[in-house]
Amino acid sequence: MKPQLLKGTRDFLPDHISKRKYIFDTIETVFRKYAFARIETPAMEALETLTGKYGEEGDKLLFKILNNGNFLDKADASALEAKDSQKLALSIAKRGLRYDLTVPFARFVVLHQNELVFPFKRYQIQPVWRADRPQKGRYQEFYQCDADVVGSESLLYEAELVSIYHEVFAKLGLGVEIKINNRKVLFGIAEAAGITDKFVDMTVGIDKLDKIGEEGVRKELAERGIGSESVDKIITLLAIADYKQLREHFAEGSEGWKGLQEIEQVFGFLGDSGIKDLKFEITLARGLSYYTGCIFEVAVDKSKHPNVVMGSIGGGGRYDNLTGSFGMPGLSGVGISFGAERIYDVLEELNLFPTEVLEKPRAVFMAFDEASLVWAFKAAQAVRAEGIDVEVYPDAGKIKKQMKFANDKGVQYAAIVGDQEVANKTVALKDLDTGEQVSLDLEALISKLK
RNA sequence: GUGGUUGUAGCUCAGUAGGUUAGAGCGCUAGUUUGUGGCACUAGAGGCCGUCGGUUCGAGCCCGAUCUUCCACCCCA
Repeated sequence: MKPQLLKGTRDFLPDHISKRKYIFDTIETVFRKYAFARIETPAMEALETLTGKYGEEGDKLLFKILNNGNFLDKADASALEAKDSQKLALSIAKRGLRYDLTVPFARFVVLHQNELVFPFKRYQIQPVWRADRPQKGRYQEFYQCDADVVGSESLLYEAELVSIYHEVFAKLGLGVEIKINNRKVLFGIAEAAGITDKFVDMTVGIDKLDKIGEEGVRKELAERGIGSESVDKIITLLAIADYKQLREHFAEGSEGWKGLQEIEQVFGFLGDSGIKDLKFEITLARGLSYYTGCIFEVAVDKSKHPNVVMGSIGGGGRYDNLTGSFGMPGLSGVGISFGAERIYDVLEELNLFPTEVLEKPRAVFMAFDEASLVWAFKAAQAVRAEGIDVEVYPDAGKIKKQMKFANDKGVQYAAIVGDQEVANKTVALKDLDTGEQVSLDLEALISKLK
């Protein structure tokens, strides 16, 4: 049997884990600062819980878990006969791996509604799975870091979430653009163009503006059956970068007008808070069909990091009725998600990880002979008792080999023990960076390594 | 899911028109140095050339399938 990694999955080596931990810790610290509480949910959910929440495309990307036992016994015979995989799946798989953290959270809220205090703020850092075709920055198993609030329609939360995005990326030293739009504004555009029936087609089309340009969008919209007059109207409205100007094109009290009100309120809360990376982006649409109000997306700021090629590294928005399908209508929520893997890839590419994130033991203890090894272990235990991380090389003997071990592991100090050290109850501490070596008793050793 | 691309030593990659024992750099092991890593020098180990099948006297090289990588579309973190 040849060892293999499944498509779109990765192993994490110790250094990789240290760097990921740095990202997770940074995000978590900010989440907690805004009073979000951590929860966890199972990797698998009832397939029923997951299907139909992410649109048709999303359903195709769900990993399904084959039922245990003699599943063929209960399989849909006609679907099997007709080779209808889609239909057959329902009868042989009742569970699936979660596709994101938001839908399981909605299920969680409904299930535990009597134990929660609303508005409920939770964060969750767990892996999700998608049967997507892998690419750079796109995996089949990846971690999401989500913060959501349910049980309030206040736009204060939109402002908080924007602040969280801002603070996390500032801490990570990564220049980003936080884009904000509102589904109601998009609906207003559809209304103004008289194509509310083609709302979804319109959003998919205009989302590509910066990628395929105005002509490309015109073509795309036409192909989706939107008349040329409507297309002209849409293009005209998209050209208005300032949301305050855009309001003149919407009737007072209309959906689009309300959407602009909401955006204005979010900017109002943030005021002079110094968040310069928030930008109204009228073409931002986002695919997930459950969003109803403000929507967010975070991308690497190309003006600060021109060579980075990476899709969005975060996204989110407001959903007015997520829990509705679980029998709890009228509960509004808003949330954001960080794409930890993509953030990792970008930080790595830009060399933005501080060197101290790599967690190394302070010293490796090594001995020339068996008797010295006993003293080396004893000394190491004394140092460990002070809360200092150290390693003891397990075999006495060739110091060259042991030094190389310490060097390869990236450890700064070698604590060497031989006859003389045992006799004097000292260790010879060598700094592998500078090459300097001193003889220290335990007390001096501890204060040096602390 | 559609189209394309990639796979040779632990890693990064050469491999000329199909022709004997498949190469390099880095890394690894040992020694030069029996109380000292990094640097240098010397020697050595390590490859069913992604997998399965086909064409051929003969395949790393040609053909097919499959898996994987990356790219575009779709969608997305």
